[in-house]
Amino acid sequence: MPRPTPHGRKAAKAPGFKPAKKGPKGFKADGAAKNRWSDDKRAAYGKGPRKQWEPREDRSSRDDRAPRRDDRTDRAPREGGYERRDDYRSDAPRRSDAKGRNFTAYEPREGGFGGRAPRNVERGTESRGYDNRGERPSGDRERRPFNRDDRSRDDRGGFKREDRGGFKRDDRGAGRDDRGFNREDRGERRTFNRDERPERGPRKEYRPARAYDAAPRPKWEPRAERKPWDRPERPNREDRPRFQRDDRRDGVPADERTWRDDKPRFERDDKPRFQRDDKPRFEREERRSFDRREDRPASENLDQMSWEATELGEVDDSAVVATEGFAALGVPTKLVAALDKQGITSPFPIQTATIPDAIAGRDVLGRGQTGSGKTLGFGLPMLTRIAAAESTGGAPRGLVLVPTRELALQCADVLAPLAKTLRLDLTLIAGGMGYGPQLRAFERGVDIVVATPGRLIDLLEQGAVDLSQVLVTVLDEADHMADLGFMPAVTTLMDTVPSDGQRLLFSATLDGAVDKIVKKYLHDPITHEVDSDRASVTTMEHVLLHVPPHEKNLITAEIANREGRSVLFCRTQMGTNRVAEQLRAAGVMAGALHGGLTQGARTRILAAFKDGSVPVLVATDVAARGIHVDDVTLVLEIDPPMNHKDYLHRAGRTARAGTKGVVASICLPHQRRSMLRLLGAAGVKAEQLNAHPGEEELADKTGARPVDGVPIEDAEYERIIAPKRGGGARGPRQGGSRGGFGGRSQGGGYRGQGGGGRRFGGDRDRDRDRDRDRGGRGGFDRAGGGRSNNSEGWRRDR
DNA sequence: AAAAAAG
Repeated sequence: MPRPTPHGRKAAKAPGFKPAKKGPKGFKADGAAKNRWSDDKRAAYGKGPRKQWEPREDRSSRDDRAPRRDDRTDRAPREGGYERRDDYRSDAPRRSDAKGRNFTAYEPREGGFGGRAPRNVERGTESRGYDNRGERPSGDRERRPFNRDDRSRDDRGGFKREDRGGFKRDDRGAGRDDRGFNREDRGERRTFNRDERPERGPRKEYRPARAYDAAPRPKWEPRAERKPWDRPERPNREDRPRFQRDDRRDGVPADERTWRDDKPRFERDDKPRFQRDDKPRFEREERRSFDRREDRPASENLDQMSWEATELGEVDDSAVVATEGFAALGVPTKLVAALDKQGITSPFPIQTATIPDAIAGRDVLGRGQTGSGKTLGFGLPMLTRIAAAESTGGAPRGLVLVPTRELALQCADVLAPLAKTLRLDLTLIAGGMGYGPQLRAFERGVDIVVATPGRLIDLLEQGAVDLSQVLVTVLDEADHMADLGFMPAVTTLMDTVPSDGQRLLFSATLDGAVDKIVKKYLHDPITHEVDSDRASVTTMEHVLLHVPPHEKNLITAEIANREGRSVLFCRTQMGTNRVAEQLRAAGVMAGALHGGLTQGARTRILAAFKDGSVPVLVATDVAARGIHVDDVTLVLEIDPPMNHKDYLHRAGRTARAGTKGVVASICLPHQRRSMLRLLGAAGVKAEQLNAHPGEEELADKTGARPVDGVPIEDAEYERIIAPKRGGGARGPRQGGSRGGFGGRSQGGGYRGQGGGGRRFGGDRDRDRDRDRDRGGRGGFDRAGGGRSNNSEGWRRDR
């Protein structure tokens, strides 16, 4: 059969078309047809007559060639009766997968694996040229015209085996195969002989991933074996100093104690250690912790902090003009004078909008951009109304609920002096602080409560609080309080306060989740939105930094090393610890703030940030909302926020009340799409920048400076963070470190068991500190077992 | 699946 001409080939495709007998041989470059020579002409040029094409001698029978590895004779023919691989291609077993797609199990390529399709082959032409198998086995099956490494299967998702850390094929020696089929049949990579192995570049030099520290990693050395006789001599049991509780409480840090009484604290007397008790174990534990809480002095053991209302002193309201500023909104002259004394004279838009309605007693939904003065927006009307109402003899009449302890502190600090001028008592109820003051406050009588939900419910269950007289309830950061994790607590409290009271909901972002609360608890609410909830703070500049992963740490450090105060946001507690440590190692004074620290540590680091001794705060979203620190000129998002609301709240830590600020977000390549979408949803027009360490552009935008790399010693940092005597935060001992910060450096990392393990003896509080430090939830968490603390909420949602 | 909120 003659070789098909181009025409003949094309023609054969069209159904029912008879190919021309003899087309031109081909076409010259100018388009002229190439004609075949007649036999005469061939003879004239010294060529013989044209030969007919003949099939090559069939050499495919086995006997004619050297045996190959995959010639298996010891195996029965496959189902279907074929023996040769070539045979089963056309009618190979078809399968359907779970989604109903059909595919052929596996088709080895004739050309081997190194081959490549010719460039000019179009998909869909009858013969693909690069293999001569003839018809495709299945017409509807898409087949890629290039050579795919069938092993990779990267279109299926998931990982390749090597990525999962499994064994590497090449480890097993070339050609070795003991699993029945050869590798190509299994869809695995072909093995190479030594000399046909593809060329590889020179071996890359290993570069350590350690970012900053130039000091060489200390070499591991085996610890000297300690024999019993090497141990320091221990005094006799009777001679050892016995620490009574009082000794422990003050002065002597756990690490400096020479000996610890090895009996557990609660069984110090002569009871046998493991006393049998007919009560089940958990009940015994319950009772013990209850005893402890009752007995415990406020500052004992826990790194707590205390709060006291600040006073403004006497204010003179004689000069207040009733038609100006706050007075015109209906705020009593006493309050106006008190505000004036603090330099607050003219109301912000959100305040102008909400105060009159709220004073009139309406339910208000208030939305104002971050840093726009929402606290006074609900605080002033609440105070006004309560001052005007008749006393209830000590039961609280105002309730402000906030999502974090810091925010509760801040809110109480703002409102307490104002309340004082109206002779109202305001108290702060929040977790992580002593029960004593809070219980006493309620005994004394309270007018206004600023609280985080958890502790307030705790006190409610103890019967210490009576919320039946509450006139005004405020939800600050309402959309956050409507979050899944908060919702149960919030509804509990909202159900407890009288249903005919006034409710005020405030946040910078209000959304769908709030609607549930609004529908259930608000009566005929009026909504005041002085701005859109999208980014509208004009003094805020947004920069999106595209950063290669290996430069992220250095860029973070350089930006943190800028002048002025910066807040850095991370996603996890551990992340903040790590970044803060890295920054200090690079010579930038930075501290971590997250909910896993003791309350004292949290308060101290925030105080250090506010007074400027620690200019860089690395925080989780605990600091994302509401926290006000003056002159924060940059917010850096080290990890992207969960959603656009979080972005706006984080960003709102800077550019507050009309000041300027930059919001920079680090964006790794894989975060681009989500980050851009998020910025779009936030309504942010961010400038994008390919950032690299040391580049001028980065410095222009963020003020980044190179780091000097001289590490800040832990001791130096701890000196700043250490509990100040007589300060607002009281620790269990003087000097040194104990709370959330000393634990790791002194405790030698994560030594020992998890917090839940040690039931008796030891210092439970210290255990918990360490647990908190490493971001885990210790064994004291109700949720227990390291489970997410809102896992119930998620489950309910499903 | 993080973080926050009670101990």
